[in-house]
Amino acid sequence: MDEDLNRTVSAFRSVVDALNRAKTHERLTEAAGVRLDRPDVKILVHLLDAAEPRRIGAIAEGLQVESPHVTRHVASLEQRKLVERVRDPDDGRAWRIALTEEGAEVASKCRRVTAEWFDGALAGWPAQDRAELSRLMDKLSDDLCAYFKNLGN
Amino acid sequence: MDEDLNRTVSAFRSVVDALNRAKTHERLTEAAGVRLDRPDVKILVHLLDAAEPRRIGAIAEGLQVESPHVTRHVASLEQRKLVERVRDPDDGRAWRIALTEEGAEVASKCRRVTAEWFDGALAGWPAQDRAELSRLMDKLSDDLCAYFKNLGN
DNA sequence: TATTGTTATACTCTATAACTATA
DNA sequence: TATAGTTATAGAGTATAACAATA
Repeated sequence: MDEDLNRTVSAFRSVVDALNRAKTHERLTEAAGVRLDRPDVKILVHLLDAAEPRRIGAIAEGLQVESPHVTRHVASLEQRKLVERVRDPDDGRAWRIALTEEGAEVASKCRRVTAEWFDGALAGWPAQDRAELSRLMDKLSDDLCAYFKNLGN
Repeated sequence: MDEDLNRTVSAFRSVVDALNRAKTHERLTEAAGVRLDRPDVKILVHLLDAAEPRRIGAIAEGLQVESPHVTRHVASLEQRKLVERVRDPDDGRAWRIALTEEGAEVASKCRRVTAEWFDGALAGWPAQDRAELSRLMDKLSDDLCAYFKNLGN
């Protein structure tokens, strides 16, 4: 249990806190020019990242939340025509949630704003550090999720 | 706006989500053998990291939340004798929040559990990557917080 | 009266449980 | 009857606003 580890964890915590603040989300929606709550944004961006329509359960699993939560927000996004239900090609009786054209635009804007923050914060970084961060974060995310899954989450 | 950046951001999101899940917190308190809610744990660990008594406002700022929130949780932690109020040495009229001995123990346990998760997830990593992760996360946390502060948060 | 903290309140996010529909 | 999803409800977590206290 070394010092590096505590430093990693505590640095993590402060980034997480910064991203989770109400004001951060306010700033995001303002910059993106949309009026959405946090779960709405998460779902839209998740669908954009996935690059294909996904079932409710898959979205819930991806976002690591329970499905009723997704159901509710998808219903509201659907009303606002940001997503729509399409037939699941693999399972004719099921539906998938797809971004509409407008939904994809909105999702792109939100994703871009967040990326711009990181870009701004990393402005002074050497290219190699940025690439390293990306590589390590990606690995961390895989390994940490796998580790939790293994613990029986 | 390169691909590395999107990858960094999305990896980040999934780690954040994993850490914010209700079940993760449940697992944490169980492993630490304590019964505390999330804000309680955050405050205790924050005080432990700070390694000195801090004022309510400073805790709120550190955790990036509003102070009434801190007030309430500190009151409950105080009742449970996990923290106590001590005179501010710099400002005789003010108080600081200090960990009690028991509070410090509990905080250590919680911090250790989280560190162990990271340790477990990073088990297969070469030492150099672990050190790099620590360095880059630390830098990211500084730069991102500074960047937000600059934006006028 | 400026600063810091507190009380009161309300809103947002997410979970659990019970139910429904569909095959 | 097993699976995926939904409705209903409740509980955390956090913010805002109004107030109090202290210097």
